Amino acid sequence: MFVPAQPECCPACALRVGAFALAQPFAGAMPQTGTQAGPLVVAGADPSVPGHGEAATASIHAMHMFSGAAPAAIEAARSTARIERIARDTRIFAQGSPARRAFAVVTGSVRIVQSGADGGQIICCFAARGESFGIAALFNGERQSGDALAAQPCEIASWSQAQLLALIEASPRIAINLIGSLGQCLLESHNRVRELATQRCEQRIAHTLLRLAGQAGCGGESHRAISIPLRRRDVAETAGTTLHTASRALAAWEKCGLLATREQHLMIHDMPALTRIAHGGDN
Amino acid sequence: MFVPAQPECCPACALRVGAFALAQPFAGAMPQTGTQAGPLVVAGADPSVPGHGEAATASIHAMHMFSGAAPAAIEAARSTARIERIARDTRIFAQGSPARRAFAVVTGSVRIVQSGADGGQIICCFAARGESFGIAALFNGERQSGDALAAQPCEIASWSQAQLLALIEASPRIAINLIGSLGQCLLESHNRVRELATQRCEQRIAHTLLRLAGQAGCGGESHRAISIPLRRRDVAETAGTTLHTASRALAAWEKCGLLATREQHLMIHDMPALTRIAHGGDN
DNA sequence: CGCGACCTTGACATCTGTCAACACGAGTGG
DNA sequence: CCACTCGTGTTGACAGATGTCAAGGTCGCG
Repeated sequence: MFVPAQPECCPACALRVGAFALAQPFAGAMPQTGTQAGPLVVAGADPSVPGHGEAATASIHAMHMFSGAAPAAIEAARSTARIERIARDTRIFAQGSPARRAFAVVTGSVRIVQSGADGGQIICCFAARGESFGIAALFNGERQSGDALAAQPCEIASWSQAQLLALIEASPRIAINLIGSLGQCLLESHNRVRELATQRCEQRIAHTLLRLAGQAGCGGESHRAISIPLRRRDVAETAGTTLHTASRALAAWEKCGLLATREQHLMIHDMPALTRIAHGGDN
Repeated sequence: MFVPAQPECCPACALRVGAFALAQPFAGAMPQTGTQAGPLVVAGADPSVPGHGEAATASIHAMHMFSGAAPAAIEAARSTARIERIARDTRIFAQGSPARRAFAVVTGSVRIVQSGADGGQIICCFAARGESFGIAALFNGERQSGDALAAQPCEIASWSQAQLLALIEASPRIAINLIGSLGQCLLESHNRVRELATQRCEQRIAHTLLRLAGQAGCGGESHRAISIPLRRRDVAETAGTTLHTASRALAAWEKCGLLATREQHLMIHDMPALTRIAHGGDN
């Protein structure tokens, strides 16, 4: 079995603490109770609410899609953004609907769920704070490839397609950033395809957790908490397996102290061990 | 098992004869002998060869990434493009190498292969004529996520990152188009993930063939030839299974007249039946 | 108390990856 | 011409991972 030039063993495992999970000041590092009553305004309403909260608009310039963009463009983005508060499990857009707006997470996290005709479901990805989502379908006339659901109470910023085009016109750097994000997603997706095709369930689950820890984790080298609430079912649908298999693996790991879950919040206590499992260390 | 709002049963199965497989005049629709001696110039050489062949430069404006772009930008693209002839199985770029150029297929086809640290390999995607590749890594500082290999003798156009940025600056529409392509790839990749996670091998192989027939096929509604040479191994690595399982399925289908292969070129004789299999029709 | 959402655990069937062997054609060299 | 290797494709046998079925447990809530 020949292994060609392979500079980095596993890009997914290299915690991407840089680039995307920009060191934004993240107050509530420890998991909050995931069930707290979410605020009120629900997506889908027409009225734009520009200039919503100071904190919200302030963090727009920290979003990856605007990094390095012209100040005027950022200002325009800030003034034209529609910002909405979304309750947990609310649908932000639906699979199959035409893409009309570009979205970005101000606070909270969003999961993109794709359902097949046969009822099969997977989680395409999670969008954490500062990340954009729903972009891919906006530019190629396709329909949304999945439902976007608030994984927890969220603040979501969005722009119409026309607004986004104007922003790009004003600062092409925004398009470059979007391409970068899409490229990142694509890379992750290809990694997932490869894992699904060639690795065992346990390894894939471990990889899933490592990826999430890199994307939305806080903590150190060996201990990390994932700030997105995760049910067993979510882990399964992200790793491409069944609820049962995921539950078995997580329960086993929990039993040997490798990780812990509390109120759907997952804490990894031994990253190196998890990495070993992801790489098929113990089989 | 609940099936949420599901406007279109299976986006992958809707042959995308539009958008990407633009009706470019494709002379040799029928498979040529795949083993013919490929021309000479090999990628990686420094000397730019602008204004290479008339046919090549002429087809640049027909490429998806430039559709709708400003004429001046297209002209610039044409004059700055480096065009190379690549022999079959030659590597155009390597997994893990930093992305320095943007590529597009003038003639032929390219396969992007990702190898894992454990030796597991998958085919991320094929790029057929008119399609761009190697773009994703160019804008986010990542390294190439796979090897690009000529699936058959090719002419490949490419631009340096600086050139591409200049082109985008001149006509942001190019960036939009690239985002569109990436979005398409992402959508396909997500579909593959879902299929891998929830469907049987046979269904996935059928889906793989349908996708390829849509991307690089010629023929009618029920009969289609795939213009990319495909070994069993390629089918397997695209569908996320083993050579053996893929061979078994294809041999069985060949036996019942559903399809035929000749010299690594695959012809589907009964698209509806294949679609039925893809949807799990007969189990 | 019943109900729903979520999680755990056991038993079992089966898909499919793995191992092994063989066939065929093309090239290569003696 | 023959022997050999190499790449590709086919087929059979078998074991094991994992999906499926089934049952039950915990917690919060009305």
